[in-house]
Amino acid sequence: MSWAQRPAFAPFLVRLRQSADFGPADLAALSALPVEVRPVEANTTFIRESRRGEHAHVVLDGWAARFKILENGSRQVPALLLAGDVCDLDQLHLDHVDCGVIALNRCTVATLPRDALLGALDAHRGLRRAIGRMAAVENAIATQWTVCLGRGSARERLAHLLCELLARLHAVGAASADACTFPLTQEQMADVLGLTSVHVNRTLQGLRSEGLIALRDQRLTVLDPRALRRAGGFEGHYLHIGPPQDIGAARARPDAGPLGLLAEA
Amino acid sequence: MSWAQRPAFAPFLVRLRQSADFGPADLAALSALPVEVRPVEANTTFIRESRRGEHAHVVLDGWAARFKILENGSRQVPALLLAGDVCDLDQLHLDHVDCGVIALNRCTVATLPRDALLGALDAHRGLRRAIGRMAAVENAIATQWTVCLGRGSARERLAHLLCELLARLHAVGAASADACTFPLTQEQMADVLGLTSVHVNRTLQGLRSEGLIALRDQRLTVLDPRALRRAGGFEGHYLHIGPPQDIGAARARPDAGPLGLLAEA
DNA sequence: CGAAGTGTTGAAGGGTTTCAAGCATAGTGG
DNA sequence: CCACTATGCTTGAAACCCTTCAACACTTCG
Repeated sequence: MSWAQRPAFAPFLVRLRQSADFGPADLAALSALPVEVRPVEANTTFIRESRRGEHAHVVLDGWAARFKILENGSRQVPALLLAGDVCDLDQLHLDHVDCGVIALNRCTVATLPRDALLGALDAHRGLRRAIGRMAAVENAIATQWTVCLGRGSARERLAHLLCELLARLHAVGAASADACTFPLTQEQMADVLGLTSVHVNRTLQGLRSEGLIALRDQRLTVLDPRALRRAGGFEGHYLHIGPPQDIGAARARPDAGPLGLLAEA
Repeated sequence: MSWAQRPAFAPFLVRLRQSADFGPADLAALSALPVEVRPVEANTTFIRESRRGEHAHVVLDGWAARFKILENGSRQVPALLLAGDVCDLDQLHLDHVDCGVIALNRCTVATLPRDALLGALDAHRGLRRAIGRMAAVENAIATQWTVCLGRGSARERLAHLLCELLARLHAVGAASADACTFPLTQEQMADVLGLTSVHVNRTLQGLRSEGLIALRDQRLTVLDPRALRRAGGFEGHYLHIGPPQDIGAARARPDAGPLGLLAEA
């Protein structure tokens, strides 16, 4: 069955279709691959570090995180993986990787045989372009995180992160314009932001008390988008979110993007 | 003329040959591209941000840096580009980028027409694999930098950076095992490490006074490799430097890598 | 009920920044 | 040859952001 008819694949297809080269033949080639879809429980490390994988993994639903653990026991999360994200694009080209991937809440993950995917990429230019574009966007996000970590205060990093996550979720139809599920614990946020969980707590309270956000029971609501964007120095064009996609059976979306966050692009 | 006969291209070929799939046909395809080689003066921004480039740029000699400037005027360098590095791999797939690239000293840069390169990539699987591998390695380096910025002290970040740069230079035959040219000013190091130049100065003096390194007149010498590696928590496998390559007419190199830094892999 | 995980708060300490000043070197033009 | 300037390196003192350590509240779950 074509992936276009399977709602679970919608976020991934939205991402692929952001490439103008991705056409029906590419979709058919993808649909022909032997894919497995399986649930992954929260707090499960489903890709271990330094083992060359036989499969490529795509997050279809839920949140996952790439992570690296240092000698002293501290952790750093260099990437958060949301619906539509491929977990191990780099493993296609490298023998080993030094990041694991852990599910942060209950996820749905699709697995594709590595070699079959590589074969499809070799055979289909549009698919290649689309995946290449996804890798490039991932790179752009990583670059932005580097900038935030290097030059941002705790408040700036946190505000920026919230803006980015909401924009990414909204772009694939996994969130409304101003709210989303938010499964991260404060400690996990700390591992993303290069902070301690204590300081994340205090910084969050700052944003809350100023009326920028509401965050409780795993749900984030942005109350003052403009102010939050300003607090984080967020400009969303690095996410390379194209014009609104037709997401499955979703209604047409006339809005300019989440929070108008991308309006300045 | 085949690039294999042009010494200036040696570092780039070393990188490409780290992919097992890169063969003679791929080399020939590359050599057939209309390439221009030109010098770039120090402190010249030769790739501007947010302009879609018509060309891909390869650093053949010298040092360059990707950079991003924030509203408040501070700068962050998310990547240093050394001999053999491609400056704008992501621009192949994206319409615009938000990083500029500046030459840190006098560089030699090769420019390739974007579309011609894309065409060659489409036509030659081995070339595609080799470039894909380079992009993946670049990603791995960016991930490591994120970890350093997020969880490392100034001393750890600095020591790690020095280890990495020497390893990368040595891998392409651009440095001996324990010393290299080092054109970065302390302010530029600060922009890489997410610190102030003042603190870079003090941290450098720490490493110097403990006998780990010597750094003056744009030349870095590592005096105590083991200690420097330990200070930075450096383990070089993320650089994915393969077995010693035959670098042009260079002699066989029986050593295990710079400083034995990769010995533990 | 006890245990584990998460969120919250307070106080003390430290790593880094900020601001300021001084020194050295190289290049420039009179 | 000598101001003069620009750039980069060095040093000191104060201020600040964030960490560390500790304790406690709340919820969930076996």
